Amino acid sequence: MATLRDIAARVGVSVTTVSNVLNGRPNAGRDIREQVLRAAKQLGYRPNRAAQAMRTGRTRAIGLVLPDLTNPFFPELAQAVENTARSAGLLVCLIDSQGKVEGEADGFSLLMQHAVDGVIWCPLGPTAPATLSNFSKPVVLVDRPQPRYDVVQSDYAMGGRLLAEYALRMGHTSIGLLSGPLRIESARQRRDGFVNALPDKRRIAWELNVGFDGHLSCDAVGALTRRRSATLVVCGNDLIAISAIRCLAEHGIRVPDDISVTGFDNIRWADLVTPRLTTIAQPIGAIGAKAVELMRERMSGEALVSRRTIFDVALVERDSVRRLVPR
Amino acid sequence: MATLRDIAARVGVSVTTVSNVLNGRPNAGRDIREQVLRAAKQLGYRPNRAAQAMRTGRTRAIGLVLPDLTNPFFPELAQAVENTARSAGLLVCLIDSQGKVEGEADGFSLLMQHAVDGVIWCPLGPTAPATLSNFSKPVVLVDRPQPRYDVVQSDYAMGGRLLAEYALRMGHTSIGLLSGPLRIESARQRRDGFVNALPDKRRIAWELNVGFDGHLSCDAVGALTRRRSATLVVCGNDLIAISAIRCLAEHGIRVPDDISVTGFDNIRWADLVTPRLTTIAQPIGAIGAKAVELMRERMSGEALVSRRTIFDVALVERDSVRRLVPR
DNA sequence: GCTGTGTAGTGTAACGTTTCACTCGGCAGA
DNA sequence: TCTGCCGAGTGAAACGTTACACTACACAGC
Repeated sequence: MATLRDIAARVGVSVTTVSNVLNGRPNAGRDIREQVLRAAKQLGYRPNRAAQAMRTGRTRAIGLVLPDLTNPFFPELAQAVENTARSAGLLVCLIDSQGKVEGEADGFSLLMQHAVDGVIWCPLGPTAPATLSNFSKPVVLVDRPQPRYDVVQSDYAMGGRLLAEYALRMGHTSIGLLSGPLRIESARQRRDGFVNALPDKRRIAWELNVGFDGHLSCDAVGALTRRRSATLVVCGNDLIAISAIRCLAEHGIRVPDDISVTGFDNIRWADLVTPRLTTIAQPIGAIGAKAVELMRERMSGEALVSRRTIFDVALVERDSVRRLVPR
Repeated sequence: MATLRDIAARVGVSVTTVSNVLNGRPNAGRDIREQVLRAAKQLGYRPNRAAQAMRTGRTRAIGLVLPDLTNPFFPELAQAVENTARSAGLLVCLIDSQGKVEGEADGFSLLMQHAVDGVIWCPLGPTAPATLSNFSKPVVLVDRPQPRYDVVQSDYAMGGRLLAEYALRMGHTSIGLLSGPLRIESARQRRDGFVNALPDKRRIAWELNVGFDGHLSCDAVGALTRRRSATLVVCGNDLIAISAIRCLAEHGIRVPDDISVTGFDNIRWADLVTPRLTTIAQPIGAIGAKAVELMRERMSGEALVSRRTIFDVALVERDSVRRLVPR
């Protein structure tokens, strides 16, 4: 790998001058500047990040700490984050905690050792790992707000409301809820947004809290739908919805003929499964890009107060909800 | 952050001695050793990776270059790689090229700048980016073999054979092929494995090559299945299979009643969609873990010749294939 | 008493970059 | 002509770590 010294030697100037030119500082004449640039290109010069990091304390790498890549929301997010970061010259270091708090702590510890410039983080739960207390770099939260941090998320209350209005419009008056884990803020917002937009809370026939990972007990779901009279099951995310449809099929209950189902997230699969899933679309790509943008601002020391960016969501009507009343 | 110098000052020895102790080198007495260790713990010492990297040229970080996180095979792989790497103290730096060769090249360039110790790579195509030619660190390939590199993959020929035997057993004698991109070795192995295990090649009614990303033209698929007489469509991976099922549904063709479909990979969704997908399971987690293992051997300079690790695959029989002959 | 060997520990030079303080002309203004 | 300033460029130190060559001493063998 070519170094500043190599370039300096070739052009016949000092290392300092080369550094100045390459960093766009003004103190260099026209022709020297050009010679340096040319030599750098010829030699295929790439700054040695380790050396830069040692000198400046910044690495131009960020951490991305996620709970579970197996939930398709996160790969889409990771893809957006990585691509946006890369086009800003930032390297993304991935941690997948697999839903385990120790994993999250380990991950942060590893990221600290490598002195990443910041972390984009979708926290497992409301309590930050102890490791984080002595992590002095910027943190941007995604999807799951916590006090004192920047956060990027979708307007989940709006999503819930959209779903409630739609349910009513389609004539569903008795509703089952397959909510996500309510200790997670974003699950609660979705659920409350829906429930609060209902004119009458008694329309909730039953509610079951399950994990966002979509591992649910088919027996429980089957029993619930059979015993109580819901005509629509509103699920905390698409993964839960798709799993639920599968469970129902095993009990001989067809969607949407026998019961309707809605999802949340509009992951790619929502459009691929049968029946195609009616769900709430959130702009996952935009969320990832925005998170990187906020991170970059923090990294350059611009931001002072914690900011909250909330994206609008939209209803995507497909085939998993049956109309019970004439239009 | 505490440095070696801080520890040295506190204990009253030289920086070299502290370094020696912390790196487990033998030249230090019992008591000094203990004092140093104690001081390191008290001060919360963490080695500065940047400084280490600059001195030793190794970073204890590896790259993971993937074509498309949107294909669920890759998140599962990434999860396994990250977790295995982390438990070996290795940080994983992610690149998602989104199927673009320039993205792959950019990614490698970024990884080189950051001087990762090696790259686990699922290449986009048979030609390595030019960037790679001056990348001197170890590379371990996943899923897609190329000459001169270590590779970890599944026995795709076996998978194809298993599928062919199963198809015959179930009485399917006219078969449509929705193969992946044949310029990719792993797609070709799957396809050839299947075709070669067929007693009579004329049983192939039609063949269409599509992307592994499952974006396919429903018109083309519909036309093909309608016009020619296949009773079973063998797909290059689960994503293609699930998309195909969706396309067929849009044309009013039901699976498995009207036509049967098989996938390949056994991603999590294979079990969740309706009908549940009959497919070939490959041990994605084991593949990721093995890739990291090979990488670690290479990093410590053990391996000399390029090695190929091939995992067995298994048929997973579910609901997407109809039996046409009595048992 | 001398040599050889082993243990415990030190000093210093790197690695590649950035930063600070500096020099050296030339030129404008008084 | 002198002063001061500006543009163009330089030298050296520092970041935290490791590797190498070295010292100092003790002790065994002859």
